[in-house]
Amino acid sequence: MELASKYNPADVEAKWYQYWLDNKLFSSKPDGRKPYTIVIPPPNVTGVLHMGHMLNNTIQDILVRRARMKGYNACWVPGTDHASIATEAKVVNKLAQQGIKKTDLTRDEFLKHAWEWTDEHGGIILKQLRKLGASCDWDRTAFTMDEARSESVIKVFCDLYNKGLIYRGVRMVNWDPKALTALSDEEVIYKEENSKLYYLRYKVEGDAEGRYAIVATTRPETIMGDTAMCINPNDPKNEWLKGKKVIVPLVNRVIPVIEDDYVDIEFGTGCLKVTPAHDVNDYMLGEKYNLPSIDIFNDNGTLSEAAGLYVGMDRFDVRKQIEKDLADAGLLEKVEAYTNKVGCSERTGVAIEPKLSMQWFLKMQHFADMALPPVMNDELKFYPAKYKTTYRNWLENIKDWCISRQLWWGHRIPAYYLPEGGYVVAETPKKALELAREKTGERDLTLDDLRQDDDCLDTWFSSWLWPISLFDGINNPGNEEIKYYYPTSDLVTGPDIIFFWVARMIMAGYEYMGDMPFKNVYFTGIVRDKLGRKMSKSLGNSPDPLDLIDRFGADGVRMGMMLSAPAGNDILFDDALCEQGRNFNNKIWNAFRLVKGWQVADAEQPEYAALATKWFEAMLAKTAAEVDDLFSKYRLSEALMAVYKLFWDEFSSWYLEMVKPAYINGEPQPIDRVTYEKTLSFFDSLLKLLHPFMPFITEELWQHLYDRKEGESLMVQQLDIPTACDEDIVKSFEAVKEVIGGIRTIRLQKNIAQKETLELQVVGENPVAAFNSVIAKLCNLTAVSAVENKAEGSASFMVGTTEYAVPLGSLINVEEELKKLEADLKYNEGFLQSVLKKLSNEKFVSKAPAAVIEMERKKQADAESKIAALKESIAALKK
RNA sequence: GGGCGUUUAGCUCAGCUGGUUCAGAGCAUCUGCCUUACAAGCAGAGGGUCGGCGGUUCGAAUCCGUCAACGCCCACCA
Repeated sequence: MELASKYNPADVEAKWYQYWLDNKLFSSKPDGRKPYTIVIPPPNVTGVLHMGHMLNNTIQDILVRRARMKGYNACWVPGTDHASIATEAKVVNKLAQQGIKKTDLTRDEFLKHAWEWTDEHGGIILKQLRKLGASCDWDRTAFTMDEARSESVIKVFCDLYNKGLIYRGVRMVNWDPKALTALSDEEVIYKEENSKLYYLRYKVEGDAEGRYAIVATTRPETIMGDTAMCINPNDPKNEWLKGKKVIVPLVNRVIPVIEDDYVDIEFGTGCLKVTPAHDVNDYMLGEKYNLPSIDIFNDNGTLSEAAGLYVGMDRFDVRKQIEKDLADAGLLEKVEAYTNKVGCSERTGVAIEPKLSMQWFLKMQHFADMALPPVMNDELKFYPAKYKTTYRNWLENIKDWCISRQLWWGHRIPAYYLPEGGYVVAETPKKALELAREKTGERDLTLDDLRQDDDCLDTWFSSWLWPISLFDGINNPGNEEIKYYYPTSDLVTGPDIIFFWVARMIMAGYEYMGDMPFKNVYFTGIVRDKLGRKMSKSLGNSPDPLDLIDRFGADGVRMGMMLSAPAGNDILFDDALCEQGRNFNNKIWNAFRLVKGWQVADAEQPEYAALATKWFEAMLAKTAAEVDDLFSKYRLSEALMAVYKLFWDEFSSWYLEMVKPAYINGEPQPIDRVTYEKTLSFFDSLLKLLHPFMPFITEELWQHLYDRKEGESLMVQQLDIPTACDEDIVKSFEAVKEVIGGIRTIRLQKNIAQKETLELQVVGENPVAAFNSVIAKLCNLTAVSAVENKAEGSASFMVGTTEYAVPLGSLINVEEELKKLEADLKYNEGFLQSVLKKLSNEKFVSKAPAAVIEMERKKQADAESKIAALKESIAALKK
């Protein structure tokens, strides 16, 4: 087989992905094995892959592939989310470009366009995931608005309604004037804004002196909706306003002055304008004091007829205009700069307008009570655990969930209004009609008499069922699949949707399955650029994932993501990390080329090779155990680093160099069969460990490692059964490495080429004598000999308390050598002093545990023997 | 205004219940090397009073207090 000196990912990635698909290796069906299940956080159906997805899905794939290789029946279910607001907005925009207004279309016509758009763009993101190597069971691909999922959603809505947990009512909700829909509290993000605080003059009615009250507000455009002014009854400076009436500026409406503790005496002037229709707190005041409520806004944020002034103008234009008009009328006291927090729509970004409207709500206390305990007592684990606090805070202050949206793209609320008022809730129009007839007693009522609610459900009202609905557990409770796959194993997602999604899935899980939806949640960080900035289109700092894959290969990019992604920490993404991944691929590739290039002979295994295989076997066992432990703690980047070092440092730099056959007269020598077979089996084990992180290159090499049958694949091989690690050899070998390092340093310093042979002398007993053959091979030594006194003119170094010397004859520079030895001596004497000081401290000796004192004694003895050896060397040199 | 988290080498981070895995890793840097697997490489080296101050202790990166900086979440201050 010919192998290029550089690994080219493009040659192999598509090939193996297709191979995996062709052999149905991603697919899962219930069987006798234990299940390992992940449901994908469904990306927006019309979305495009970004770095966040890359991270998230790389992690999921690593977990799934590893589970598969550990004997689980691994099932990773993919799918997409209909993302009602986002998708509807996209469709509206697209139609607008064609000159079509949504309002000119019927609901059905609009939905037709929306489905066309979905079919056209839908699933692109899932195709992109394949490039990354995602081992999803594609046959299970679901969509939150496909038939089974839609049916589940409607069923759940009806069920919760019948349980009395869903109600309809007029409430102050967050209104998005751009998307023209209500939003849940979670969909509002507060942004700090540099705005102004306007001080307005409200003249006191009938006041002979023409006095006025001053009201501070950030929203002067809402004065048309004022129906009262409020002061704190305990505020002496506004005492004089009690019982008075004031006149709203420009509007000239007379409104009462009311009193309530709610008003902060310190803020502004202590006078608050009350606009019940447009502020949550004012709404409460309005309720309390029975104030009229004037809704001065249209749904799109322009002023309505009810405002009387500025009708049809946009709210922000009015703010500018009214400032001028107030000033002209002498009703503006002053304007101050002011920073405040403005609630904005998560989706459209526009400022939210608190608006009184009829919406559907889900009572949440019931769900919060169920969902809190399992997380707090770690039945359901969060990684990192700090998010438990966040979770608790939210659940302990839970508010009812506004689940209706004034949109068309989504699951339509199954409520049907009756001709004479009132409504029924039912899964189908047919059932609704039955209910309606029952309710009204009118047997001749027809479907045409019923009018279905126009609103849709919040997107999250379908995704909260995802781990259940994917296995059809709502429509078909107790079916084989849901029994087998539920609860799922791990959920991998971002902390930004802990309330939107994670918490609500837990709620739905307990409500409908009586059990948690997943056992572990792994919260990933946010992907930022290397300067720590969020990736965004406007900054242009977000790399195109597919472009990265082209440049570094999927395996390289996966490794780049993982190298910097400890759970929960934000990851600072840098191309250089992918480069490191690519380099590692190349390293693996070349190690493979070396091994497969060897000639094999039926010769006796040399001693050094026997030692090397024994040692590497121990390293493999040690690292495998380490990786296991790290995976159990979801410390994936550390697990990857452990395997990386095992391959690069231990296997390539040490093991392969040890067993590599020599060249004699320019002719490569064959390797003995025992060592060769052992090396192949090591490679096999390494590929298994690496595979979850880098599926493509490992599959490619695994296929070439031995003759494989058609249909065989690394991805379904089982990881080696853990074996005990020979700790002794690992420890001894650390000393061996030091000795070899010492000799290499001498070569470097004296500028002695590797080709020139050297000799090594060990003064006194040699603790690593068993490894002499290894040391001799790697350092090109003619002999390793134990001596009483080292030869004159030799360079020496110490490992532990043993002195090693390389005789160099005339090459040695006595001056330099002395300098080095004396520096070493000085350091050790200082070290001894500090140890002695500790040991002579009576408090230390009396209070510290015996083991610690023993350790110090050992340090003392070692230092003393080192000092003696160094002194001897110095004396010898000075002769 | 509450709550949480972070601060250790130039960068990104490990260091669990205080003591030889205690000052570490990877990358970057520097010095030699194009040595027939790999220059996307090999062999070496340098680099931190563990954010500041105080305390507990025989002993503190690790525990306590405090201050500072940064980050995140929640909250109705117009």
